Amino acid sequence: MTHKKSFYITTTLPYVNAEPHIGFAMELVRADVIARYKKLSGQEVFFNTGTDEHGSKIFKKAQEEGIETQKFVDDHSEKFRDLIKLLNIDPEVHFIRTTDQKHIKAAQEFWKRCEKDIEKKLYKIKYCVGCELEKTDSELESGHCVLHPLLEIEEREEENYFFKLSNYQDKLLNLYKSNPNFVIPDSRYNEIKAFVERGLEDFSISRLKSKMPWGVEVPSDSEHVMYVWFDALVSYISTLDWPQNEDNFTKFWREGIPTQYAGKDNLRQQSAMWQAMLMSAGLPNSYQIIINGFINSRGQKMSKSLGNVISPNELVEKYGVDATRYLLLRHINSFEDTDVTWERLDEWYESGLANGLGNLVSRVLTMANNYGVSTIDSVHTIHYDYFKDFDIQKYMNHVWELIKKTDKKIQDEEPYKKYKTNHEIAVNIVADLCTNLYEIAHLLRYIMPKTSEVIKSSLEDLKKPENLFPRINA
RNA sequence: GCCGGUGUAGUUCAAUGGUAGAACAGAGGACUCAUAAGCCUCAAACAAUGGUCCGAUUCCAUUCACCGGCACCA
Repeated sequence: MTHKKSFYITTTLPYVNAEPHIGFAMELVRADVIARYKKLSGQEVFFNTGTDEHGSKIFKKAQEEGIETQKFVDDHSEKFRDLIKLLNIDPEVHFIRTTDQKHIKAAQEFWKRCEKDIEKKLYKIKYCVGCELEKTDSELESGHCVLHPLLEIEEREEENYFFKLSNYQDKLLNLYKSNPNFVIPDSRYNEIKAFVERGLEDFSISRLKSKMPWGVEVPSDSEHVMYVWFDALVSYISTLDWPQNEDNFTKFWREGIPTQYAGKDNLRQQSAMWQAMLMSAGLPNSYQIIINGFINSRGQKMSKSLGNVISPNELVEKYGVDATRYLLLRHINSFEDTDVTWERLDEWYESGLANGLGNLVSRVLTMANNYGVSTIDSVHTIHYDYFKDFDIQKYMNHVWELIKKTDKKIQDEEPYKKYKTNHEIAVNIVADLCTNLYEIAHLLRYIMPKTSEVIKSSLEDLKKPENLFPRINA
C-alpha cells in the first residue's frame, strides 16, 4: 500500500503489423481496471497505451501492399485506438504512437543520454542469398536456411551501433534483488533473474538506413536508424512529454510508481533491456512489471492459418462490452496461459452473467418493484488494496461469491412467500437484498463500468432494467 | 542437452503432515421472485514407484508426462 498521490500504468505498445489480438485486448482491459481503481481511490493516474510503428516488418508489409508506409501505420494504428471505445477503456487514457514527433525527439534525446554505453562496431549478420534476407540463429537449422538448405549462409559485416547491456548485469541483479516484486508473477521474476545471471551480451540497436529507412534517425549519424525496440521502449516516457515536461515526468515517473503490463514474450525487453536503458540515461527504473500469459485456442496459438482466431471485435459483437470485459477478466488466468474457445466463452457467459448476475438483478428488482420497497441503505464496503497483487481474477471470484450468496439468501428467506402473509417482513428482506445488490454493483465499477451504473440507477429508481445479459441462444 | 516449474474430479482451480474444498459441465428433487434462471441432493480426483514419519496428496528421491527459459522474435 502506498501513500503517494500519483500513479502511472502502461500497457506494452502493440506492433501494428497485425490485427488487434485478444491477448492485447486483455492486457488493455486489465490495465484499465487498475487505472480505474487507482483513480477511484483518489490518486491522480496517468494511463498509457499506444502503438509501435517502426521496423522492417512494417516497412516490408507496407511495400507488399503497395501503400506508403506512413499511410499504412496510420490506418493500422487507428484499429488499435478503436479498442479504447470498443472495450470502454477510460477515455482519459493516453495514446502514444512511436511515429509521433514528440516521441521521435524523445527517442533521440534518450539515445544521446545513453551515449556512454553506445558504441559503433562491426556486426556480423547471417545472410541467406536464396531469401535475400538476414537470418537470425533461431531461424537457422544446423547452420542452414530452412527454405534453402543447400545454400551456404553467408556472413556479411555491417557497422551497427551497440548498446552495452553487459555493463548492467550487476546493476540489474541488484535491482531485482532489492525489489523481489519487481516482476510479477514470481516465476517470471526468477526467469529474468536467471537470464541476467547467465551473462549479458551487447545489443545491436541500429540499422543501416540504406537498407531499412523506416525508423528514428540516430542523432549525429544520418546513415543509421534506431532498431525498433530501442525507440519503442522510450515511448513509456515520451508519452509523459519527457524530456520537455520535467514536472509531468517527476509526478508520474519519478514519483508515480511506474507500473507496466506486458505479455510473457516481452519479459526481457521490459524487465532487463528497458531497465538498463533507464539506468544508462540516468533515469529511475520502473516500479513493477506485470507479466500476462497467452491466450491460446485448443492448445495452439491463435493464427489465421489455423482459423482459430477470436478477435476483440467479435467478442464485443457477440457478448457486448461489459460481458467481454468480464470474460477477459474472470476466467482467463491472471498469469498463466489459458485456452479459450467459443464453447467455453459461451459457458462462461451463460453461467456467470445470464444465470448469475443478470438473473439476480432481474429477480431482486422485480420484487423490489412489486412490493414497493422505498429506500435502500447505503453501502459501506470495506476498503483494502484489492489489486495489490494484480490478481484481478481473485477479485472477480470474490464478487461472484457475493452474487451466489445473494441468490441463496433469496431462497433461504423466501420473501416471495412471506409477502403473501406479511408485507412488512417481505419488504425488509427485499430492501436488504437491494443493499447486497448495490454492493455488488459497487464492486463492479472498475470491472464492468456500464453494468455497475445500470444496476445502481435501477436500484435508485427501483425500476427493473432491460435484460442485462440475454441468453445467447434465446 | 542445461536450468526452472507443474502434474488434484470431465474441465478450470483451491487447501492441507492426520476425514481433499469449490466453480462450470452431468444426474435427480422440491419450489416459483427471476433470463426453463436460482435452491437442495447425488456422482466424480490427489501421475507412478520408493523413502522419512505413528501417519504423506502435502516433505525427500527416482521415473513418466506436460509447460516455460536458454538473446537480437515486438
